[in-house]
Amino acid sequence: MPRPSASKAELVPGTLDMLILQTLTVQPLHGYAVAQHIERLSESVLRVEQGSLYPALERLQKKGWVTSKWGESPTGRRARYYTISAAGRKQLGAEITSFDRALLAINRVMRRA
Amino acid sequence: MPRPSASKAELVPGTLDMLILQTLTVQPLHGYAVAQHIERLSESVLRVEQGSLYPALERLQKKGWVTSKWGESPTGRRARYYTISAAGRKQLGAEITSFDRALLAINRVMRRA
DNA sequence: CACGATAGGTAGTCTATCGACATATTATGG
DNA sequence: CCATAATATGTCGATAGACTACCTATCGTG
Repeated sequence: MPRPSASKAELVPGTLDMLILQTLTVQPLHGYAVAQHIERLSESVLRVEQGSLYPALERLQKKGWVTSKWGESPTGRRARYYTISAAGRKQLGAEITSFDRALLAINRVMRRA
Repeated sequence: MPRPSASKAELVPGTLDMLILQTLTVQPLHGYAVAQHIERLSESVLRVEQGSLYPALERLQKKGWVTSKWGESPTGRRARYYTISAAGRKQLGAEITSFDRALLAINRVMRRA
């Protein structure tokens, strides 16, 4: 049996990068912790699968929005820590602006503005 | 030079079906008019490309959420009119619920709830 | 010792969206 | 009269993001 009330967790496609970048503005974290943070804050409405998480982190790094280095997790395991860059913060701002803009537009169409 | 202020229109992936179904709740429309309606109400923030529109309408029809038949547009051209079905209205409700849920969750993560 | 949680990752697939193209008719401007 | 824009429908191929399913490895607990 799965979990009781959580009617199938899903991401809104295209928002994962924004969620990860936002999470990293607080402090550098390793991937697994980023996923946990998003799931916890969203009260399990958003679930970040490994198959989405690690490709996303690689993507962000390739674009220069985060940097990473090996470290050690609080529990003593090897872990890759990700840090948001200046370009990453700028990108995050742009993504938030564009997302808000799109949401307003959607609400206008759905007549619930 | 493109248009002045409109910083590149884009859909939030996964919302097109919802937008189309919502548009068809008002009255049956042909595809081109659906796209125009969404673009107009969104003040050109959302642009519905033909390459997205017609496959989406086919998709919705295949799932039984809309029906269609040939007719004539107000300007006298041949046009395929789409009508939302009962199952379509039910589906629309489900999509709105799930989208709202996801948005609340995103806002919790972005700390702007 | 088995298992779940922690941690990182890959492979293959699926699906939605997009840009570009193709077709046809009608309206408009020069 | 001709070019072009707008209306209207569609297809094709590429791309990107997310998912399932798998793999390794360590650590703690029952």
